[in-house]
Order: sequence, then C-alpha cells, then structure tokens
Amino acid sequence: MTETHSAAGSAQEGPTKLPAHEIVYQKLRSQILFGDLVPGQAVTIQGLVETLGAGMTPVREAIRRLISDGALVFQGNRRVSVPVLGAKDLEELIFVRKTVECELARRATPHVTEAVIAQLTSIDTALDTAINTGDVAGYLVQNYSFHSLLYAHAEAPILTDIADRLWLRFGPSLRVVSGRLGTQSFPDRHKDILEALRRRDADMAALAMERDVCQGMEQVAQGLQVAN
Amino acid sequence: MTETHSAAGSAQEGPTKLPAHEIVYQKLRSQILFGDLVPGQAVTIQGLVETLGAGMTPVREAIRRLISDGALVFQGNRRVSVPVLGAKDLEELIFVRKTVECELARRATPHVTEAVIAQLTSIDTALDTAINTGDVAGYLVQNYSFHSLLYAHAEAPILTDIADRLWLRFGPSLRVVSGRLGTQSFPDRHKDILEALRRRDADMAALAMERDVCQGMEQVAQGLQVAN
DNA sequence: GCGCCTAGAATATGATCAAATTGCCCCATG
DNA sequence: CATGGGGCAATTTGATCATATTCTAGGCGC
Repeated sequence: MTETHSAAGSAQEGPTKLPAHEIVYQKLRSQILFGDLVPGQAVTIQGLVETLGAGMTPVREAIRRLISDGALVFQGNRRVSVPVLGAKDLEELIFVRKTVECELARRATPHVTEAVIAQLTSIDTALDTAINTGDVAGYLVQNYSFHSLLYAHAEAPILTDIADRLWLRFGPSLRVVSGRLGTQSFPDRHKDILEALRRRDADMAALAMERDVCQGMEQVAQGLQVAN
Repeated sequence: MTETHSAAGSAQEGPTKLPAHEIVYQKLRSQILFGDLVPGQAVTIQGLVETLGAGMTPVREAIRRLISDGALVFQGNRRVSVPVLGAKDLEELIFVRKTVECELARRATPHVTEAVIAQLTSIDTALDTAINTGDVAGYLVQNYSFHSLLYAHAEAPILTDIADRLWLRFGPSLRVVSGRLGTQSFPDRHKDILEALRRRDADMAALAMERDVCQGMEQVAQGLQVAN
C-alpha cells in the first residue's frame, strides 16, 4: 500500500535506493542520538510500525541492531527500552571516550585538509548560534556533526565505530541535561581543537579533545546527580 | 515443518526457554569466534536456514546483530561475509585491546575471589593441555573462557561489551593462524596474570595482560604477513 | 563482446501462534 | 460494610512462519 514504487511522476531515486530496515535504523538512531526518546522510555515494535509506517520485519531488525549498539536494552522479558545511564556507566564512558576520541583526534590531524577545517569551522559557527539561541536540538546535531566529520578522516574504522556507539549511549541523557541546564552552560572547546588542526599539532588536538570530552561528560554527570 | 514443538520424545525444556533468534545468534557467534567460518567466506540467509534448521526471520535478526558487532560485513549489494583482517585493522585492534583489556584486568583484580582464581587456574590448565596436544579448537575456547571469566568480574559492562566485540573481529583470523603455525608457538602469559591476581596487584595484572594481548596479536600479524 | 533473459536469493508484508502484562472481579479480612 | 490482595481472563505485544515481490547475477543467444 501507500506508494511502494511511487506514482512514477516524481523523479526521485534516493528513497528506493536503500532498504527499509536501513531507513528505519537511521531514523531510530537519530531519534536516540538526539534525544527524541527519553531514557527509560519503552520502545514497542508495533508502536514503531505505526509511527514510521514500516513493516514489522524491518523494525525488528533495526531494533536488534540498536540493542547490539547499546542504544536500546532488552529487559529480560521481551520488553525493549531506552537505557538509563547510571553513575558507574558514566564513569566507564568517560574512560573510553577519553581514550578513543583523543586517539581519533590525534590520527585525524595529519589527514585533515584545509577544506575539512573549513567545514569544521562552519559547523562550529552553527554550533555557537545554537548555543546562543538556546536551540537544544541544533546544539546536539551540530556537536555530533563536528566530532563525526573529524573522526571520518582518522582512517580508523574500528575506533570510529566504537566512538559512534558510545555517543548512542549518552545521547538521550545529554538531551535531558541540556533541556534542564540550558545550552548556555555548555562550554565550546572546539575552538582549541580547530586551532590544533590548523597547526597540524596532533598532540595538542588530542589534549583539546580530552578537555572537550571531559567537560561534556561532566555536564551530564552534574545533570544526573540532580535527577537522583 | 521439522519439529517446532519437538516430537515430545526428547524431554528437554531448556531450548524452548530462550527465543530462536537468540539461539541462532549464539550459534553463529560461536562459529565466528572459534573460527568455524573462515575470513572472506560468504554467509547466506538460506544457507543458515538449512544448516541451523531455523526459520528465516530469526536468521535475519541474528545476522543483523552480528553485522553490528563487526563479526560480519555487509558488502553493499546484498551479500554478507566474514570480514578479512587487514594490517591497518590489526593495528587498531592492538591499540584498543591494550587499552580496554588492561583496564578490565586492573578493575577485575580487587573483585576476584579465591574461587574465581581457582576457576581461572583450572581453565589455564585445560589451555596448557590443548596447546600440548595441538588441539586448536580447544585452545581457542579455553583462551576465550579465561579472558571472558576474568572480565566478568570487572563490573564494567561497557568495557566488557567492547572487548567481546573485538574478539569477534579477530576470531576467524586467529583460527587460521593457529592452524597454520600450530598451537606450540603460542606462549602462555596467563601464568603471570594469575600470579598478579593472587597478589591482588592490579598494576601487575594490567601489565601481564598487556603482554598477553601484544603477543597474541603479534602472532596474528605474523600469520597475516605470511598470507600476503 | 554486448545485451537480454532466466534463475535464485534477499527483502518485505501479513497472518498466525504464544506469552506476558494489565485490569477486573471475587473473596477474605479488618 | 469497606478495603485490599490474589487469581483469572482479555487484550496487547512479541515471535515465527509462509508467501509475494524485487533485485542481483550469471548464462545464453545474437
């Protein structure tokens, strides 16, 4: 039903190009990453079937992938929900993020071209705008974009894969914290990272990244303390 | 068809307790982890449906999870296969394994009881036997068991999750290398780890683990060089 | 050598079966 | 007589299967 092969009139080629389970995965992933889903919220298959207008099998496959990503948790019985971050989880995340993302920054530095630096600068400008206007959703998107684009040039697929997964774990909590404390409280350490990239100083980039990661996680930690 | 609810003859109750897609996942996971599937080998849905005697949907879900784990790769068209490890991949694996597994050893040390040390010692004995008798499959199983049991006491679910995934990536290659070089060439650094655990010396445990990881990965690196 | 055509495998849908949660009713008790 | 707890049933949801559709690949003819 709906339009499987469309009305042939609209000359689109994109949507049909990738499979339905991939579409569903990307959509759900974005919703989790950018905090559209609250920690603890139950995720039902049939709910997503209605919401996303997809079939049952693609939704199931997307959920399995996200469980494997750590973005969703299987609650023993057959319930699936968005995980709630505990203090211990956060401590682990800090350790792994510091290790992995610093290394990614270090490795990306020699491969980053002027064009990429320009793109990163552009993203950072948009991020500043989002912070100043209190646009929480925009802040989350631009912040992720910055890190994601940088890591894409580290030529380290396994490390990048791990980092991406970590972001899925604290995404929902970051949204909650941002909404509670406001975007003003978030410092922007990206300027230091950009400066390091321009100087082609890998160690400085790693150091700046460590500070960025620590401050971001610190904010989440404070937010979670308030919740307790 | 086949036996959905079994022929009532075999009085087992366990298998029905966990869902089919979980069974399929565990089986496929073991096959990859212990090298029953060689790197580069194509994995087809219908092939697994026949081999494992399961339905199509559970097999699809298991494959999605394993792709997300990095244990399988989606080849763009609709083909799925066991990934082939490159030199760059191996270098990344070494970095992450050293970081993560050393930390896991460090964290596990204070939580490991005498009973656990006894279990680890028992596993290590079985591992020695496997090495001496040239039992490649036994070596792989016992080696994984040792690390897995140790990490289970680190009380660090995220780190353990990452480590588990890394093992899936080099499992197939480790099997190939072991079959080529023989188990004799594998040194056993577990004795040092056990000694560190008995002394409750976390730093020493981390150091011993680092040596174990490095030597294991070194073996794989040499094996891959031969293959090129 | 190139293009079409057929075969086979993967994707996606809907239906069916099984399980768990929830709400409700009845009974026991204060 | 009112209230709370326990058990039963109805409904919602998840798991599995059978089937139709689509896309890719390899073979055959031109």
